[in-house]
Amino acid sequence: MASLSVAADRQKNPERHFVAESQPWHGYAIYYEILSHHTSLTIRDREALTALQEAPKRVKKGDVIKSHARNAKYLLALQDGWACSRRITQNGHRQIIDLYLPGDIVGLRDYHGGSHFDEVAMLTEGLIIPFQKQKLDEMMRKDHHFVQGVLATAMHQSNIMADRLNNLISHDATARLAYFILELHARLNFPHPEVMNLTLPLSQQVVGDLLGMTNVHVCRCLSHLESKGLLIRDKNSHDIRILNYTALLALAGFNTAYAYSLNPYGPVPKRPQSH
Amino acid sequence: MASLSVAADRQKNPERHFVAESQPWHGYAIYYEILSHHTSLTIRDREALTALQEAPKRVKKGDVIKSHARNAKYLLALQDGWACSRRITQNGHRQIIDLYLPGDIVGLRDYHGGSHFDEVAMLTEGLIIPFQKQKLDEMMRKDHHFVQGVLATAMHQSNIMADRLNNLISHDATARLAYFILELHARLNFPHPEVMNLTLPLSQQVVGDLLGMTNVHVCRCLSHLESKGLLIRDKNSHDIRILNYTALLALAGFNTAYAYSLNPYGPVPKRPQSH
DNA sequence: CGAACGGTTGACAAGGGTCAAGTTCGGTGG
DNA sequence: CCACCGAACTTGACCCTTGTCAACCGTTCG
Repeated sequence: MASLSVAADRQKNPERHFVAESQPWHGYAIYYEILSHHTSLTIRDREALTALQEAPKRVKKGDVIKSHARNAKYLLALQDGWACSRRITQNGHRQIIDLYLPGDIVGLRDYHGGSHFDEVAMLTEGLIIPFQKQKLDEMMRKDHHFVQGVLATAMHQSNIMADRLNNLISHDATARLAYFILELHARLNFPHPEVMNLTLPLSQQVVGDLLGMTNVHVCRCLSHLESKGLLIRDKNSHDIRILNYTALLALAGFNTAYAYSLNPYGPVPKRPQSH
Repeated sequence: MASLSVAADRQKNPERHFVAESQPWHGYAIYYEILSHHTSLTIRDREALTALQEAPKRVKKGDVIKSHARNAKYLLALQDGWACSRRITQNGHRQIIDLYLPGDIVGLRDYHGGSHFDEVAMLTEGLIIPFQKQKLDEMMRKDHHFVQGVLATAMHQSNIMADRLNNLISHDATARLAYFILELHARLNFPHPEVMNLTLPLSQQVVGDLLGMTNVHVCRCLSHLESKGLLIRDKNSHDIRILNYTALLALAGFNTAYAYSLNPYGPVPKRPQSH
């Protein structure tokens, strides 16, 4: 407990990282971590990025932060909180497509038109930092360096989605759930994968939507994982502690964990162990 | 039959579009269609792109055209034939992740490192045109215009994947299959969605891998769709003719068909009808 | 205190996997 | 030309995983 990472602390105490809504934002932005995952950021790069940011907005659970009508010309950096992009099917059901965690950049997928019918909604309360797409474009035009960063970040999201697809197609419900937990663990605790706790502020209904199963079955599978001694849930706090990482990896076939912590530019994070 | 599109003709008679292997390539490249889907290509743009192309290679069914060891520094434009990217799981099974059709650009997802453990293999014979990533990088550096094109193309692939994910999560087997057929129809017959034929040169085993179901069940679902009068299979030729487009749309919940034929820069294609 | 929400559990049914046998078709060799 | 073979497709019987429906419990909040 004493060695909680910054990311884990942010995850547990988001309010500590909030700032007043109306002030200009010059603080430390978490998405730097993700960006510097893919390209080396100099001090000047960070200054340039910071100059792009508009005033951060505090948002509530359930708020729609992006749609064809809302923030269409903006990218959003998710400083705190969880969000999802979803699509309304013809029968009115909302299908969740994608999940955004603190540090993720929202809106890359419809950067140039396309997918006008997705909307992004907050799953928890949080804080978002808007960017004008146009200004980022100008910045990319001036400095090719950022093109690399943006492309790599977009491709990284794409790879995560490919992983998820792979997971959904080829495993049964329990393995899907295990995989999901491991993915979140890797993303949330980056760059400190040795931390074995994570907070999962989602209802089992939402988890089910993400994994293509019912809330009832999510419950059954969670109980199953717990009864096998792979993890422990802290009831009522949404906390999960992984007890047997390797067994969970084996069950899930999560052989791409490395992808989430691979960082050619930053300090190499310690990892529990692997193959 | 008389009004077959260029794309449909290419699909039926790939050999007609082949060129001798060792000659330099200055012909008409099909990926222009896809790129011009996302950004306007001037004559000069096309010339610049053509200059990047290296000698095309004819490849056989089953050939691995890209892996961590093969063509790692190249992007490949798929001029003819179908390919898939797949991942080897710990039990040795090959899980298919993604499908590439004529005109697609292979390798964007691992443009900057990442996903070293995917490989791309041909599902049919075909023709590929290699590009050096590095040269495309230089081109993007010189002309920001191409950055837009590449980003948009990458995001388009990402959106298709999101669609597939959505499909897999939220529908039963029959609907998944219907959706898959409609996706292929839209991509193959672009920009002529009024053509109701498509060729599907895949075994039911491969289709099953893509959709997360067994070959046996693929067979059952296909029969089911046929018995409901939604489509007809031409036995032994892998041809499918869609008989009732709207009913198929309704069954599949394929409400994003527009995304595949939306072309802000080119001529607007006629579409059958929608919602 | 009661309503609302999310989680848990059980009984039952259905969708889809598994296994196995049979069929069709294209290729190969005598 | 025919016999044989393998690959892919088809079909049926059976069973397991997961969805459905419902009741029940615990917490939170007005």
